[in-house]
Amino acid sequence: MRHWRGPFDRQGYHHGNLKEALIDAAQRFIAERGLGGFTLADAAKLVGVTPAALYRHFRGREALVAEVAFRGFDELAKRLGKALQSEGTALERFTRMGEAYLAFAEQEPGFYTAMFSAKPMESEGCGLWAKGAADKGPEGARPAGNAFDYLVQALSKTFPEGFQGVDTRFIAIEVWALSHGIATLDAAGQLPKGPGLPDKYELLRAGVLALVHGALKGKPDATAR
Amino acid sequence: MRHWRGPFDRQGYHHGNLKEALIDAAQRFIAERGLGGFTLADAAKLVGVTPAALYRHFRGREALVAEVAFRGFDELAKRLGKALQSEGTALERFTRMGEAYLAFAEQEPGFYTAMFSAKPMESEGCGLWAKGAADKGPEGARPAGNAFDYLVQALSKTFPEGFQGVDTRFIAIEVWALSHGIATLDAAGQLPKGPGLPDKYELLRAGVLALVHGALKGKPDATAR
DNA sequence: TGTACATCAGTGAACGCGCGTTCACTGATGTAC
DNA sequence: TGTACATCAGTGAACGCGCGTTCACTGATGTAC
Repeated sequence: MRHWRGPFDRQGYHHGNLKEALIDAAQRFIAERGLGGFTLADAAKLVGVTPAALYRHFRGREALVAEVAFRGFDELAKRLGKALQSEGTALERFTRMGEAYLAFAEQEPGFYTAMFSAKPMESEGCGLWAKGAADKGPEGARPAGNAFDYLVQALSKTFPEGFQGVDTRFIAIEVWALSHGIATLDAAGQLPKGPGLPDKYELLRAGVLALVHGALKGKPDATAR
Repeated sequence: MRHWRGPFDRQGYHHGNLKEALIDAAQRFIAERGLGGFTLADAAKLVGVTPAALYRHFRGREALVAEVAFRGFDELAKRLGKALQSEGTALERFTRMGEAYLAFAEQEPGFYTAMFSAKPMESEGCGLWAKGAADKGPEGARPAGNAFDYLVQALSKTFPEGFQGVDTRFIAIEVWALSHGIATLDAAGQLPKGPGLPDKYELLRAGVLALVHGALKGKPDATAR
């Protein structure tokens, strides 16, 4: 068997790593043209293969996109896990996680689009907060860890005094929603920009600290009349 | 000229209100099938007209979708404006705006999807934060007001003491991003749900107050070690 | 080491389909005289 | 009030295209003997 030399390389009759190459191509095209603009024909052409070859590795278009989404959740979890275990204080690591999230959404729009495409996933085990570490994706593999759990862990370690009895998952969801909102508004070109306005990283950093701070200090009733 | 009796009604050779009917139909199909799943043929069929008739009112598919997005921004601004001018205390009205936002995203997914579809708008005047009240949409009409400005106004009125010198627009963007994040995660079925976890309305209410509270009280440095 | 064979990842042609868009034409409408 | 006419919103047929998917087939590979 010839050895694989690159995602879009082709040596002979057999590709050698067609499945991975197709996932790469799909990710690339989804990033460039959106989920609706991505076609199997394009992916096959880029990889240097007949469209029909795809069916040796995937049931069809939907299955390929699902695989991209799954890989995306996996990669995101890896990056967040890495930030969680990086150097520095707990707050620094926590901040790094937020930056990693925004960077992921910006650098891997193909993944991000596939992951959060409007249609609900058919496999419940796929998503940010999939329960259990033994979840299997489309191909039976499993993510390095659960991304949502990483966030909850980071919150617990960064703010060991807790949140006034509020469930840490509550705070985690808030943080996640803010991150997702910033990432998607930015991707859609809807994030206000201009002199005097912060960039998205500052927006997330300050917002997350405000969320945590707001939960730590007193009840909402006391904030305003 | 015969009078129009309903969005999908047809009296004779002439429709009477085809443009509006097509926009309605597009909104409906985008809500049901997503932006990629929406076709001109479906819209024309629902309205009871040949696909070609559409071209008397729109340049093409893209223009129709853009019109739906524009109407969406208009409708959202109207709803937020209404909440802003409703009864009660400033905080109550502010809270009502948040509820109105989430309700809009849930009740009008066709609008919401068209508004925030990944592709950046070609017309800069269309969006949440379009500057100036005289912005014209695809057909020369204009929104009742600027949705983003409504939010800034509400923040100013609800917290007249300001935010420790922080630009109110900064807080407004944070609030918007959180709202958008909650709305889209919910729409994608990615919002964690279960016993002990809050629904999206509670999530937004608490989150927004925390954001404001966090900005009001002290600097981030003081929150955690 | 050489040969027959099973395996299976690819080919290439074809399919049916539905899409967005065009075009010359037509039927209904309102208006000028 | 009646008639001729300009206007234009619709028709209906057709277009070229590219999509996802299927199928019988074939070339390359690894293995058993």
